Amino acid sequence: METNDSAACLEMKGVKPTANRILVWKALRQSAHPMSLTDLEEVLETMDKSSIFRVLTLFLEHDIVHAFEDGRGILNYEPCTSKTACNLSDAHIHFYCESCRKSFCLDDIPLPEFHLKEGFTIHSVSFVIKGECPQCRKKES
Amino acid sequence: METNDSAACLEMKGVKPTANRILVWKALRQSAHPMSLTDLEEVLETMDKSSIFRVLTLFLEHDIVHAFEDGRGILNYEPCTSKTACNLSDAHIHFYCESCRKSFCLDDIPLPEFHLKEGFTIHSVSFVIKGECPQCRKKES
DNA sequence: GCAAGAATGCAACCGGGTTGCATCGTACGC
DNA sequence: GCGTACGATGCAACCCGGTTGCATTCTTGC
Repeated sequence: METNDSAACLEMKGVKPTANRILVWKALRQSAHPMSLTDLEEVLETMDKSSIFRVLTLFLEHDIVHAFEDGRGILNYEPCTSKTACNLSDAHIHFYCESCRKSFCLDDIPLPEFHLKEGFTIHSVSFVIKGECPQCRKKES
Repeated sequence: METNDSAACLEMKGVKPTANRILVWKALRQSAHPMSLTDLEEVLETMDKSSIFRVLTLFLEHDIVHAFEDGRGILNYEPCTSKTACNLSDAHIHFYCESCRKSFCLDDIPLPEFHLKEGFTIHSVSFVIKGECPQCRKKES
């Protein structure tokens, strides 16, 4: 994941690859977990919160990342991949560890089936399971 | 739903039925939708936000109401009923209308099945479907 | 090299949620 | 009845994630 690759990747999605945007993109790619605005702020010390925010907003508009609320109502961002498709009927399951406060993208779990009453139009779906992740569980025992 | 009934109801759950607590309880019972702290603030003009907040917190502790995040990450409260059981494996599906910004408790829809990877402990589950409710949909067309 | 527009940093703001603290109300003992 | 002690309440201030206005700093095309 070199800078050149990142730049090319952003450009491909229709976004000018500025230094900051590449920083944000790399941070998201390199993280094992979806990141919140605050997480990114801590990692990208050189960047202002508002700049990160604007980059994320831009990325969202260009389907470069997608966002979801974690268990605390805080937005988390993660790069769009082939696995986590970013179309209108965008649907993910996420796991939020209440111990380490990290989110996990459970993209290998199929979205459960459900049926709505007549008349409801679905825009998006947000499934979050809260609990304790394997690592934290081990630590406690 | 007389005041006496409300008082008795609260007392049964181990909460002293003060005037304010009865007000909050009645407001929640009378509302067709789950209510946020702000919703309650607007309805209960005589009460301070912090008082409402503390009443809600107390109600949560006593399983009188339960709370969930709506589509915006804002907590919504609704009275516990036999339908929406308030046990540990508390699981609801909610619908959030992005047009009128109201939440709907879809307690007649069964919780979908899903299976987690080994090692994850589930504390609670939050399923929110965002979209447009029948009323808003009608208005638009 | 320069002007025009985009990107950025700073500071301030917003809104939901939360807390410290002083006051008020009430229930109980006397 | 009366005082006291404790819980409930209101007020104000704070926290934090998110958002915006504005001035400054790049870029980029010319």
